[in-house]
Amino acid sequence: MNEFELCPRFEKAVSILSQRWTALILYQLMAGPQRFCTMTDKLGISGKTLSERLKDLEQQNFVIRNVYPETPVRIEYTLTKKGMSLTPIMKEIENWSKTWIEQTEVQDNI
Amino acid sequence: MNEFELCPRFEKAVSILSQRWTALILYQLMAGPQRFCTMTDKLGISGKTLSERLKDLEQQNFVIRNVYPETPVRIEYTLTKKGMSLTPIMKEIENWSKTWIEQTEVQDNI
DNA sequence: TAAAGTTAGTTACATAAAGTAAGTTACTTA
DNA sequence: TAAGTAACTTACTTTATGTAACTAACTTTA
Repeated sequence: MNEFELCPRFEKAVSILSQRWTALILYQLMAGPQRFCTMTDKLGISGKTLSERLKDLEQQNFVIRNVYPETPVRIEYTLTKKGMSLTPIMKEIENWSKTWIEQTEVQDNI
Repeated sequence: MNEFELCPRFEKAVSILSQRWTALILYQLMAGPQRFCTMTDKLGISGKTLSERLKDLEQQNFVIRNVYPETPVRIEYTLTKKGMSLTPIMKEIENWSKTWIEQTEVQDNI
């Protein structure tokens, strides 16, 4: 059935980026290290799903988890070099959205 | 809860591209017009989901559906200008995958 | 010292999205 | 008349995600 004429590396890249929330999480982290609760607040993602995604991203070496044993404990997620390397893709999406997403398409999200 | 510090246009663009299969469908169509059954074969997507995605993409003006009343009927999906405008994003992903996706990460998909 | 607060999660249950496989429509050729 | 073809659709199952309550570990407040 599957003839796989698609480049498998491209397919893999898309499968990473098109998993729900992953691109937004990575984009958020491009602004600098973030804590768990900051991300749930900013993205509107559930704690359960964020927890899963961050584990996946850590395992795939996009993100590093740093523990600061303060009180209360502070845990920060930071992009690795691999994570940072996605910046041009994000910029391209950002750029595209400026031309092609209408103001009106976005109203119901506000 | 949601402070929405993210640019809503960027968020919208990501929500389009990160819906499962959408990026792969658009990428396939960049190679030229395609028929329904060609796409199910090449992508390994179910007919049901492809049908849904194509309707969405048509409605959002990424894709046009052309009916050729031959026998049996031929229906071709083609990218619009808006659909084509995503090419630089796809190229950027393609490019990224060449550097950052290892051969080994991809083996189990073949 | 007991109660309440904080961060970073996890768990159990509910809803939504996607996959599977069979069925439908409309037309044709053997 | 039977079988074939393309493009779907439908009913049912599996997987993914959301919600809200709960836990651990430590601290501050009453």
